[in-house]
Amino acid sequence: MNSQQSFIPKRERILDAAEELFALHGFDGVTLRQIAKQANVDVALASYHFGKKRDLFEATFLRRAEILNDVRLQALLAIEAETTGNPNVEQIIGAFLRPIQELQLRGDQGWANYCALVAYVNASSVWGKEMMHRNFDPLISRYIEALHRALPNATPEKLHWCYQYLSGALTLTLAQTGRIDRLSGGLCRSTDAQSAYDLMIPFVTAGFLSVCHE
Amino acid sequence: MNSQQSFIPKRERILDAAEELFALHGFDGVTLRQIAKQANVDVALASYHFGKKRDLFEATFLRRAEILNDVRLQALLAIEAETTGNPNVEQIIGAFLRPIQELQLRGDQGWANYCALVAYVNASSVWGKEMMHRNFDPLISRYIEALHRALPNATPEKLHWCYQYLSGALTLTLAQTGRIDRLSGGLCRSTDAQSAYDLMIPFVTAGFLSVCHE
DNA sequence: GAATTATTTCAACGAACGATGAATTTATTC
DNA sequence: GAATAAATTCATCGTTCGTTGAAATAATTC
Repeated sequence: MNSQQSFIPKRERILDAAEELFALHGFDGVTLRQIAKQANVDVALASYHFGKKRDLFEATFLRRAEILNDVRLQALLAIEAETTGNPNVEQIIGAFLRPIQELQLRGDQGWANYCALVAYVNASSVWGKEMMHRNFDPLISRYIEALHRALPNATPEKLHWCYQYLSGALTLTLAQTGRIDRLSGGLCRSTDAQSAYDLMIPFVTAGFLSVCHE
Repeated sequence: MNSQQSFIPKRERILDAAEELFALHGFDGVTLRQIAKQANVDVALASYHFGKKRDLFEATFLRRAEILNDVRLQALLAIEAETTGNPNVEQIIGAFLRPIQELQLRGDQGWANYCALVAYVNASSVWGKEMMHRNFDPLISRYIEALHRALPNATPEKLHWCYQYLSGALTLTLAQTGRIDRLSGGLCRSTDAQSAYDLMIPFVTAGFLSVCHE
């Protein structure tokens, strides 16, 4: 091959296809044959590289989790460094959400699919909570601690409930299901990450302040 | 039979089983045989009563949708009747959420399963938005109009985005996935509808006011 | 209470599923 | 460039899936 850059090895193509299809239809709504077909490889290759179907799903979830955690951690450390004393609520919420907004604004379909996949796992009842816990809760706990420093009078219970509302609002936005397009009659678009996060940040910030002000 | 009250016909038992299992595992994560087994009926009976698997799913979704719409409509009409002029944001949000809180506080497992089913459909990418649109959007539009009267300076775009954040927060609460239990180390419980909605109402109200205040 | 209709079970179909071992091709090592 | 290892394909296994037609049972009608 003459171009190293544009060649995507089959192992990665399987992950890309799995990412998109799992995000769209869920774990049980996708067959290994559909994934293989979309990736233009044989069915058996998925098993060769990843083992069981469940293992392929976890590998897909893991691939970008570390990157996502990292940009979010850097965002938190950045506002903590550039602020004398503790960052305020809006700064912390912004640090939490802006990295995701930037990923979606980039227009990278892979990241868009991954965001929808995270939304699916977060909303999943059975084994979703364990995957979220293992991969994201350590970082989330750091954010909640930061919020606690910004809202010292808040109880941990209130903080966790408020985070759940934030998480829910974020999840529906990540999923980009097209619901808001339909409800608003085309006025708003699920894919409009600019508006979605520009409005979500003040919305959530006001919610935290209102519930936890004292 | 001596007690008409406690006898549940097989058709209803199928819907009950489908409700619970579809909510837990999604449309593709459940087989008709699992549903039939849980309902203690033969597999073929589900097809006899409801036709295709997809039709059974829609019947399950439809069964309680009308009731839910009705209590929510009555709640909106009630606050509009007992308020001179327009109800404020908190009253409207309360009317939207309190009926669901009451359903969950009742401890009825059937309604709990149905709430989780609605959460699943709302988060579902492919055909979820059409089901939500057909069954719930007419009522939701009435609520958004009421919010517009309470926030006359808000743009429709902002109102719809704020509703999406509300919808996301609500969806995650309806699903009762146990995520908050895990994240908070047992401090909060997904099933605690009292706290969930008592805090969600001021949180969301403050969000609307902050984004749409002018 | 016979006839008719509605409900429920039984048995089975073809299709698609995840998975695996053997064969084949490609890449790497020495 | 032969030997070895990795990657990929092929063929196929046993299982389970949704669905259906026929048979059996229960309920309703007249």
